[in-house]
Amino acid sequence: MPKQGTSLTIADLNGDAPCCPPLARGRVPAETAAVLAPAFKALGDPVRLRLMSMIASAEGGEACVCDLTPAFDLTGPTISHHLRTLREAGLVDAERRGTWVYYRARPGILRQLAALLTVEPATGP
Amino acid sequence: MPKQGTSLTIADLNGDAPCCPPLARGRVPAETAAVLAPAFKALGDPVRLRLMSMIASAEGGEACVCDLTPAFDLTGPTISHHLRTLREAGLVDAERRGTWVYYRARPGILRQLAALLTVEPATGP
DNA sequence: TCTCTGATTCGACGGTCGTCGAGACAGGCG
DNA sequence: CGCCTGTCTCGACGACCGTCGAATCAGAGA
Repeated sequence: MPKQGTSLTIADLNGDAPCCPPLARGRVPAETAAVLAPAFKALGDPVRLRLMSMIASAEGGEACVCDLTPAFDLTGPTISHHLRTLREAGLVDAERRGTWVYYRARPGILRQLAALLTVEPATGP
Repeated sequence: MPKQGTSLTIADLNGDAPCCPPLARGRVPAETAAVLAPAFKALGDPVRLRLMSMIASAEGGEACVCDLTPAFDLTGPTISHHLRTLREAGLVDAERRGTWVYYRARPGILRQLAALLTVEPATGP
């Protein structure tokens, strides 16, 4: 179960716990905002958004850095830096297998963020 | 209809056009990422996330700056700056009525962002 | 063991961000 | 009209961010 009492961390948002009712449903508490905002911030860069998409949509659910890097006009260290940002935001996991490192999306967090942004289909009855 | 050919802007994402298939469905093109990332970036600050929530969940669908400001330990200019950021990201609209200014959420963009983050309920068959 | 390749860390640079105080603008009211 | 209240703009400051090259680490293979 998630820890209680002390400060929340992004790691507690893995499952489908009802931590985050829709943003338009009621005020997001300051503590919750402090936990969620870094995830949106990590998504707030075009390069990271594309990286996230490439990882999440890769077949097998994972992508190798060696496949990610050549898709951008950026140096290896820069891509590595962006991947670290995504990892520290709790959006992806990394695993080394031999020479290569594979990144994998964390669907739980993505679901939480999507749920937070969910809006009723229409304002009608 | 949305303009075509030239560069896309956030204003073209108002309706429910299928501009944004889920992130995990396929690679987000660089152009799309450049348009969407600023919206996530705007949500990437705890103060703005709370402001967005307060506006979206306000009764009547709108919130007055005079009700927003006292909820934070920040000066008026700072709150105004954050509201401007949300406005320039296309997330809210502002309207002046007499002395007061009211902010209102734009559900279309919120829906697009939520759709982008949507993940299948499970990896099952 | 040595070397080679893939990935990360480190240090540095210019640019942007969040915050503030001071001042300007807008509208209501005496 | 003048004043007051609410909101925004402007300039400034320290902190953080995106990018790079150089150096370092981790494995694989000769």
